[in-house]
Amino acid sequence: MTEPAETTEAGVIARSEAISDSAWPATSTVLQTQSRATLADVGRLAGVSPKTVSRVILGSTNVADDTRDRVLTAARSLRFRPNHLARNLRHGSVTNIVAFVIGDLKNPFYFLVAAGIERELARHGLMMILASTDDDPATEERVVETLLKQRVRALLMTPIASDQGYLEGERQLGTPVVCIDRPANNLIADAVVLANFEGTANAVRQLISAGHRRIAFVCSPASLYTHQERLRGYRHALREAGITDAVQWERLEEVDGPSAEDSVRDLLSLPQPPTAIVAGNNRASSGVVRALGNRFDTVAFIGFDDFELADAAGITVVAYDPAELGKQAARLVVERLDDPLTPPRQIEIPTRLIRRGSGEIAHPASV
Amino acid sequence: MTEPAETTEAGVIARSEAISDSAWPATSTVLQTQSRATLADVGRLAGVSPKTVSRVILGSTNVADDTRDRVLTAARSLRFRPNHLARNLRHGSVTNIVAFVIGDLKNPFYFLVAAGIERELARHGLMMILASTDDDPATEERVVETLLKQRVRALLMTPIASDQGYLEGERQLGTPVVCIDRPANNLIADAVVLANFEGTANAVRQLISAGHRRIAFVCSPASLYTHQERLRGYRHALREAGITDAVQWERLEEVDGPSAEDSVRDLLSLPQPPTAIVAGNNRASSGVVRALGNRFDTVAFIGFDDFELADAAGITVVAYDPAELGKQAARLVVERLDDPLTPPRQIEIPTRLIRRGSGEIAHPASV
DNA sequence: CTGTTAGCGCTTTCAT
DNA sequence: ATGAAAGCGCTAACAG
Repeated sequence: MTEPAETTEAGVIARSEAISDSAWPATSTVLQTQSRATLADVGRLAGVSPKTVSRVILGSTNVADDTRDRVLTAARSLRFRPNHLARNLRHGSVTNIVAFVIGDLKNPFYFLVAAGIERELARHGLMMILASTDDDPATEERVVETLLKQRVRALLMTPIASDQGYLEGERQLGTPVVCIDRPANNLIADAVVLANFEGTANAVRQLISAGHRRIAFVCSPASLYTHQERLRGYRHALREAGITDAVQWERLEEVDGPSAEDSVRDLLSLPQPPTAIVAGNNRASSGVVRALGNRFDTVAFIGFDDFELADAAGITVVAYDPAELGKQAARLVVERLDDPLTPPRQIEIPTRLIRRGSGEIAHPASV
Repeated sequence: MTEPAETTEAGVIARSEAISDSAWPATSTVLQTQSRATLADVGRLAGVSPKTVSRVILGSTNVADDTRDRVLTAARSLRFRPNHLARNLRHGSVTNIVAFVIGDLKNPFYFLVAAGIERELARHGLMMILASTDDDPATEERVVETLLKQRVRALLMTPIASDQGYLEGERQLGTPVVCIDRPANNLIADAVVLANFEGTANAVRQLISAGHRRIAFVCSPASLYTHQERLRGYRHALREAGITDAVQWERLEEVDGPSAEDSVRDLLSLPQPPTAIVAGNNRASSGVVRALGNRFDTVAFIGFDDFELADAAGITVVAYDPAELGKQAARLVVERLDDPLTPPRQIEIPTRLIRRGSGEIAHPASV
């Protein structure tokens, strides 16, 4: 064994091209202190064939008690650990890992969803990998491809790119794809989404019933499916109440645009400032809270997404159970693994308005 | 498979599952393999040996241009995807996956750490798996074992069980183990921890300099290493100032004990209530904020861990960069993979006091 | 109850 | 520049 040639980082990276890995471990090969024991090693020590060891490890009943004991002792002394790669290879190259591709590790929303997923998957002996796209559409395909190369059993994702068509081939090869929070584009896939439309519509209806008519909507980034839906709900409820001049109070920020905080300051300095605000997501809610500052008790506010301490601050929100989102998605994965043929399904998770005060502040003129 | 059938959308969906080649540009040479294409399949189609396909996929230069083209075309048409399980098996059964075992998916702290880890690992072509123990010591070994069976390249963890000795064998087999937030017990392992002691000590010193002497400490659960250290820092700073009767204001809750919120209510109803409070972690901070309610402007408060909207609420905190914790831990993993023999190292991440008002409220008597 | 044979998909000799 | 053979560690399928 002569040594796998100096592998500088540049060298390794330069060599990987074509279909192969875009990213291959740049760290040089590890010298193992002690090589790992195999079934054969254990068998040799215990004086039995590898297959018998396999039987013991797998818990087969067709093994004599004393044989089993000898094997187990040998296995322990050699620190034997079954090689799941080999096992899975033999079984047809599927792991029991389900990947969950999220947008941003810093958004607590995804964690709560992940918790729901993990719990449900665990019930079926599946394990979850988490990977993030950093909310970058260009990163999505690369991350997903890397995961698929690992032969994950299924793919859960919150799509961020404008096209998931690149997954069609993989789906037809039998890898379930389930989208979370927003549906896929150009791809037939199961999905779990929120009742976004109803959520904001109900929020706006609440504000209208408190006497408001100048109701603003703030969200960022606006291009996402969820925000489009929430915007639709907002507009629908306004139209429903005969309010047609609300466009001036819509603040739909793109990623690089002004923050929600700035938008709210801007809104409040208008000659006809809104008397109530609806935030499109938790990030926007933070911005609204910051911007309102001491006007917090006079401007009505309802946020989409619950968040830490919203209860203590008395903030009315459109809430839902993120863990339930994850649980349902995981359920779809399991069902799809069982039966790849049923037509794709879309599940909608309900939202509910939690009244804590900020959304019940009455319009000044109507008090 | 006789008729192409009419194509309502639903029709296509239902049928494309059953007849997988209907959606593909049907070059009649396509193998109707139910399963995935292998190197041999691609080679057969391209008229070369599996080894040549392998060379092309790996980006070897020793392949004629036209051969390469034929192979790549064949690979694409068969949706070939290299099987990393087999590749890794041949290479010695190591994946390029690093597992990160966290306590609780619902605690945003771990996400921020995970973001730091993922970014650093990605630079070295390594991928992160996240799995949680649900803060249950009994679950830890089971989760870790499952991950090790997947032959992860390295293990990052926030230990929760009282003993990680079960990992000693694995470590000797060459799997790096790096602990985050708290060191391992009965196991030689690298670790990245916070400057917990200095953190609370400085918080207490700040409160003392604002005139306080009745300073409470609230945390939960108390048994964790981090909280022990933070408690030590709290006590040290008090002793330093000659305050020796503070034990009555320590509230060290266990998991099943009263919540931080209840503890604070209890404290405030004492005949000699504390005039300042230090919270041991972000969960305790939430409880303190809730419990203080309208007394928020009169009782001084400093939290350990920054949290969303703490800035808007004017809450002074002992802060640090969770992503930096993760980054350093990932760095240790990579270094340890390169050189398994250097003695274990412990890195300490500094904390800093962010003054936002709540920690600068002066003692009533000293105004 | 236990062993032998074969092969999962890939890559490493070693040929040609 | 390309191929044949062997084997990574494991487990079905059959012996015995």
